[in-house]
Amino acid sequence: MGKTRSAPTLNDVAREAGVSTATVSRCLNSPERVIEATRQRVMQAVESLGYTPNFAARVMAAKRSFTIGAIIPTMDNAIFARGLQAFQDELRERGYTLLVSSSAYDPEAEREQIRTLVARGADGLLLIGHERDPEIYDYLDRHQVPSLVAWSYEPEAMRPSVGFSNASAMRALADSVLAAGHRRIAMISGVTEGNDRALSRVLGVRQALRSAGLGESALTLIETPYEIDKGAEAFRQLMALDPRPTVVMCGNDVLAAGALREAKGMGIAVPEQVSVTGFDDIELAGIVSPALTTVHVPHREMGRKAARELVAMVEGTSAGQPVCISTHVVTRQSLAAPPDAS
Amino acid sequence: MGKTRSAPTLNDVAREAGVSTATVSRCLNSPERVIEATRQRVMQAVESLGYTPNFAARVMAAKRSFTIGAIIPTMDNAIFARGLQAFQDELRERGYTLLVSSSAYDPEAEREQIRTLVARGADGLLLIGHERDPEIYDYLDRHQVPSLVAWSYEPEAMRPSVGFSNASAMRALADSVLAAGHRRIAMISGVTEGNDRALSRVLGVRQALRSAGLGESALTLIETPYEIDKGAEAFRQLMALDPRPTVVMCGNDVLAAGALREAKGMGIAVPEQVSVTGFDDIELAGIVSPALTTVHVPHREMGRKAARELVAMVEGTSAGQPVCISTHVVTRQSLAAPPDAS
DNA sequence: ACACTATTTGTAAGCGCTTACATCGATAAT
DNA sequence: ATTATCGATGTAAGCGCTTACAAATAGTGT
Repeated sequence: MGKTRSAPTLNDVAREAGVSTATVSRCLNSPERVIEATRQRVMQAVESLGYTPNFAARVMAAKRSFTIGAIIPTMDNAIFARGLQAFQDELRERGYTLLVSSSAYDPEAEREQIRTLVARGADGLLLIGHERDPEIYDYLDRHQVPSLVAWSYEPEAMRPSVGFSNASAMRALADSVLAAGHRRIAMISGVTEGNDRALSRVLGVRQALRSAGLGESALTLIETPYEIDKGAEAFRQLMALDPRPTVVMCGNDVLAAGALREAKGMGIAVPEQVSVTGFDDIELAGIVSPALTTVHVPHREMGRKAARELVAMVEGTSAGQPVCISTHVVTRQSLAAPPDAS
Repeated sequence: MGKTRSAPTLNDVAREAGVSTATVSRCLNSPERVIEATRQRVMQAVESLGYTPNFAARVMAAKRSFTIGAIIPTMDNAIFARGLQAFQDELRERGYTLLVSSSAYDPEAEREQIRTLVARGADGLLLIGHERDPEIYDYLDRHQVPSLVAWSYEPEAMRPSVGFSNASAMRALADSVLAAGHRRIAMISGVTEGNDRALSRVLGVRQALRSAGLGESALTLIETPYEIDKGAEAFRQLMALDPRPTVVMCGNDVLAAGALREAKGMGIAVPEQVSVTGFDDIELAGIVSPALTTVHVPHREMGRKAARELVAMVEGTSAGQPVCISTHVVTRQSLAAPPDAS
């Protein structure tokens, strides 16, 4: 309560140091353009006043914010957390700050968040997946904000991407499942509408089945939001089927965790009675029991590479080079041979 | 590539609609102060130009950003995710945007993030826990940025808080442990330095022991960062002790998950040979097996209430009323009686 | 000494928006 | 009819910073 003085400005610092505001600004932004003695005087004034530059003013004047925005579908589980953390670390190393918001898998919310982030002067945007209203891309072009798509890799898409092929990754897993001897396959997929990653994963499974000479009827598909409880519910439905599928492939580890929980609750042994697989290989996958056979996605690597690429785009040193990250199947206990070779 | 025109400004809209910039501004910020006909004309211009207000300019002129900042220790696990999601939802409902950054449990990083957020014009800040350099609070005062502490409740602290008593919560859990018959107790705590929540949890256990007439020697304590692997490692250490503790109380569910994983790896049955408890009741707690006996923290409620309180502080309708959230012990399978009443 | 270049610093024009204040009709009160 | 009142709109002064450009000073070669 004592001191009512408000935050100091560039002007205050300039006065204190006996120089012009331009010099103070230079000390802060390109120190090498100011002579040692002056710089010291200025820095001391900055220190003693506890000066922090006003960001809004800086952005306005410089038309650069050194801020990158990211819109992810959800913060509620760990799927994006790790990759995003790596993304942020890498950005910080390059002098950028990350602004995150989550769209709750709602395209309309995403659109709004994009506008917000652009209005806030984001120099570049990280988006998840390719699929969205083209108008959004127009908007980004008009505002000249470079954007990069992650968690998906489609070299021929409109936007550069840093990610992996969801279809191939899932196909590799499905191949393992088939190799284990399964022929009655169920899949609990995430909602595919507006989600190209989820859709590609379904596609991957279908491709594998087709290559193995199996017909459409070999696959039972349920679509549900990426939530533990939904995974559990879907699993229950699948177990009510006759004949029962011998394996339940889940769209991600969260759904698989739900399936496992439900299996335990129903007294169904995994993998003895039914196998379960996941996708992502988040920490959870190794903790549940049985541990999940899943697709390992190198989230950190993806985050780091995305950061590098996006910064390069923002700084004009790259037009957006698509980067493909490779995934691999991780074999753990939740996948085994089907109960009997019926 | 076709259209090279850059983002439209208020001025462009004003010209298009044939009014002054002031009127356009009013249409956007207090529509009721503009007559219907004019407003429609303006809104149509806004629409046809695809205008989005420049945030930096707005903040600068209005000295309000309708932005709340939050600095959480980590995004890497789900501990803060759920509460933060609720916080964000509630903020959005009130017209505020949330900016999140994570400090990785590093006080220096936190200080920097706070400065960043303030410089960005955050109208208010959400901080986790009370303990930090008083200079930071000075800084916030000087910049007149209200701040609220969450995940902790200390009515007599310097700052208002919305949270729960970590000590009482943990004490209640310890009482359950004692009631189950345990007398050789181990605790895997998070790092207590600079983390009042972790410290309070240890205190809670100690209080319970003292009340039960047990001496200091009844408790073995290990401190380690909140990571699954660290929890596993600490558990291994504890199991090497002779005599072995009959229960391992963990500072949070993440550590407990690590302990469970290690127990399985070591072939130690939980809870038959050793009991394990957690704290937080995140989703994970119900998924691991055996499911964790833990302290349920109503994260969503806390997030929502924190948002309401902080907005009230920002808008001057509250000076910061401490709010206490109540927690309760959730009994699941990981806690049972000790192997034998030695 | 001189003109010339390089280096350091100052001057001042915005950046796009909000808002106090002024202005202008129109309606109400006398 | 005259004046006070009020609502709608315009005018213009910043908000705190960056940066092109100008000015001043110091160093260089002849």
